[in-house]
Amino acid sequence: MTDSAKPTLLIVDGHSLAFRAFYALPIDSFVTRDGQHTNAIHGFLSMFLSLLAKEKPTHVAVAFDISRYSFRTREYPEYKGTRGETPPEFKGQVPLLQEALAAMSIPTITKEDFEADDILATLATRATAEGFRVLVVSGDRDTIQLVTEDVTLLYPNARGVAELKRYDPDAVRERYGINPEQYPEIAALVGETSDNLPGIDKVGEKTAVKWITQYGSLDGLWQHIDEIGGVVGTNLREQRDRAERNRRLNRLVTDLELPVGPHDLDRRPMDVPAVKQVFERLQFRTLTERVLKIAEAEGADMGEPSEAPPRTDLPIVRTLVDEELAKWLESTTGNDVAVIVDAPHGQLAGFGLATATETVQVNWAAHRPDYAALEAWLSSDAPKLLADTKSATTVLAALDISLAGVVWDTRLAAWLERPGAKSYDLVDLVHDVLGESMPQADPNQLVPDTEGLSPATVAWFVHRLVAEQRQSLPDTSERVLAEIDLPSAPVLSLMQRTGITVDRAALDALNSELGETTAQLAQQAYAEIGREVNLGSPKQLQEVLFDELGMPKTRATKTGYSTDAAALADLQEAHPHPFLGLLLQHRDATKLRQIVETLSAAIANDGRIHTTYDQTGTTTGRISSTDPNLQNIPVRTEVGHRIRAAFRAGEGFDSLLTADYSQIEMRIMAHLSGDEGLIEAFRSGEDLHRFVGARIFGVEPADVTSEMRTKVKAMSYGLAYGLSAFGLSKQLRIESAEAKQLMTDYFARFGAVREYLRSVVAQAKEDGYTETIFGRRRPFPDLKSPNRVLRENAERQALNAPIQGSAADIMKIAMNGVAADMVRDALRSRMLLQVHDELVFEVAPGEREALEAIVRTRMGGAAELAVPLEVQVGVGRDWDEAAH
DNA sequence: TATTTCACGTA
DNA sequence: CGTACGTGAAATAA
Repeated sequence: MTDSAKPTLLIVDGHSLAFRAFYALPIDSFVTRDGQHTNAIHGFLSMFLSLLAKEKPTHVAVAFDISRYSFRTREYPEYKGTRGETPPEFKGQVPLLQEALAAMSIPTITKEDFEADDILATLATRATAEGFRVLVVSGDRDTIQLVTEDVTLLYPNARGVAELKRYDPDAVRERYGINPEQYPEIAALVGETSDNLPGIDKVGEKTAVKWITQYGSLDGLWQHIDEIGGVVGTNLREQRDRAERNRRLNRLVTDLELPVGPHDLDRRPMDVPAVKQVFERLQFRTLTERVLKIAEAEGADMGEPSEAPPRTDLPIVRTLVDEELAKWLESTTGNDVAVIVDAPHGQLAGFGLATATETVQVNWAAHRPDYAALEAWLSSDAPKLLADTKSATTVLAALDISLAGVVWDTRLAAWLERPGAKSYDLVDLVHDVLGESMPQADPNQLVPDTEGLSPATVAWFVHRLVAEQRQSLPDTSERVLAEIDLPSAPVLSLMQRTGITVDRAALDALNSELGETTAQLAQQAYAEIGREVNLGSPKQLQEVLFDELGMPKTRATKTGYSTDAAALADLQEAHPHPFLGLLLQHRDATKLRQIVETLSAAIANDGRIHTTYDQTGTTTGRISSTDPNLQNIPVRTEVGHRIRAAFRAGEGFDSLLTADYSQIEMRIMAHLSGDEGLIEAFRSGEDLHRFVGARIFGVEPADVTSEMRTKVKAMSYGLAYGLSAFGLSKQLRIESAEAKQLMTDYFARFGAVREYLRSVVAQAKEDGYTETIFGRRRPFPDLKSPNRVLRENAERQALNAPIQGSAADIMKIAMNGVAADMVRDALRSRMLLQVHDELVFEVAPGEREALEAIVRTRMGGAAELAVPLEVQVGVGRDWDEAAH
């Protein structure tokens, strides 16, 4: 009998899976109108329906524990004793889940004095004997022992119940290095924290596997117990009873008396009216559609042909080539086409294309002659919907194919709608927005047996997702998408591909210098305290500072007391000790050394560093930079300058040109607040802090001392962050009374600024979001939180968001303009880096003036504010020299 | 081995 | 008791 001809029994540990779902899904997102939590039910049923659809079991059952007490707790009262109270939000969900299952005609099985896993074990054993193929779904590792050629375990991974890892005997061997039936012996030796079963001390998985492999079994091990050497050997002999007890407890019972046998569990038609009634009560929408679809497919009596669920059948994919493809592309004229650029490991493998009604697959065979029509279409204005424009652009650029006409990007749209969300990957968006799951071919085989969807089908999801996003995205965000973020994608892609030349030799020299410095500083520091410690370990430092040197306690952290630079500086004042200074210097040198090493390692074969810009990585609208982060290269210190000096103009280029906005955030504040004083400050052309200082301290600008200027500067910068008098006093190390006075004087002269900051928060509280000058929104649910810490954090974030966000918008608009002009004038110079308010360019021979003119025009003209946007430009052979 | 915490670099 | 990020080492969980 082949496997496919065998009946398939699906048995689920209901409690453990519902519990996993409870912790995997946000509790607040699944509540009915009358306050019933449903996240565990939703997660469980979603998983369960997928299994029904995918595995098509002929027989099904769900087992539940009756209580937390069983024969195991009688033998060992501490069993599972570490588990806390069941959360009340979970408790009420189990009966409802059982109701839903009953309506679906799914038998639920319980057995007094036993756990659900024992029921699973019994049914699996009997079913195997009766010729079934068995799928066991459980979140308890002990069920690994059930795995055989006929019994497969589906085990939820860390990410919850949406993905189940499939354990057949080979998968168990691969993961644990032992056969399934040996697993409980390993577990007995190692112990199981979650069940409160301690194992043999010092014995982990490695050791246990080694022993069991060597001696074949626990019994084999006991026969050779005296041959085991070392501490573990002693432990083993002394704690043998623990392992034997664990083994007794983790052996699942396979011969329970149950009211039903495998053959009684055959799938019965669902009770559709009951299903509708229960699901309605739970207020599930997409799940209702899914369950009814399955019910219908299984031939349940559907009753009245009620409102037809939306058609979500996967479309038929056509694979097109040459003429046919060209014709099809022609036929889409005027319609949006979703485009998936399928490029596993960065290598183009094909395209998926979809309109509202058709899906087309194009396979990319390297060097195949005729993709001309496709390439022409890609670079045309024909409207396209993408899931990740920047990545697609990057992949295609490697093959000299350009991408144009992009009118929507699901990732960017989702980010604009919900900045700060965990993921904007297509799979997650389809799940969150469409409420559907998109099977994906996972290289880690987290969802084995599922062929990934074809790119064409994925494109079809993109098309439908865009339709949904167009409904929900506010007009203002749609404008930001079209006018700022979509056009930025190709610009950033080009910057990533271009990279920046970095002098490896210079970095390596710096590295060894810093290496010597750190070694010397470490030795001196050790000498001061009379022993060697790991200076990079906050924990060890705490011992030295607070226990051995008896220093006063600093700011508390989650795990002890702070040893950060500010805390150490405070300590130095209160309790001077040479160790502190040496430690600070050592910190500094190691940090810089780490940066230098990271950068050096990031230099590619072309001698350049290619960062990756993340367009959706921030909540405010800024872009971020990773692998490596080139937006936090040191600059303030001497060594910082030397690091920047290693960033050079590349071969064939004259110099680097940097252009940065001066005080852009303060200018935005002047604009948004309309503060006459601040506006005048910027229009006067006077040094900002000097001007403001003169007003506040009532002196002539020329008489503003550097001390006064420092205070004013800190105050001004702090404003946009929601700085308090307390924070100001701490930063400036002045009395809080003086800080308070400073703020009072400041607002006396620049009152409109305070008024503006207040109004931003008030407006955000009303609207639920803030908006930048260009309409970029950021939601702030916490502004209404009863929790003061949360609320006040949200208030500071809210007053900062329009300022930081508007600056980000302006910079992106400028970049898009500069890039366009550089193309228009066919400059060979290139834009390399963006560091929030600064751009770095590589200047081609003879282009310095032309480039500077473009940069000044586009940056200075990116927005019409009440004050001018001042741009500072510098040129030099390296980044340090170019910074004026 | 994977995740969290701390510290610190930038705007 | 100042916003926005990313990274690496150590600590911790598993």
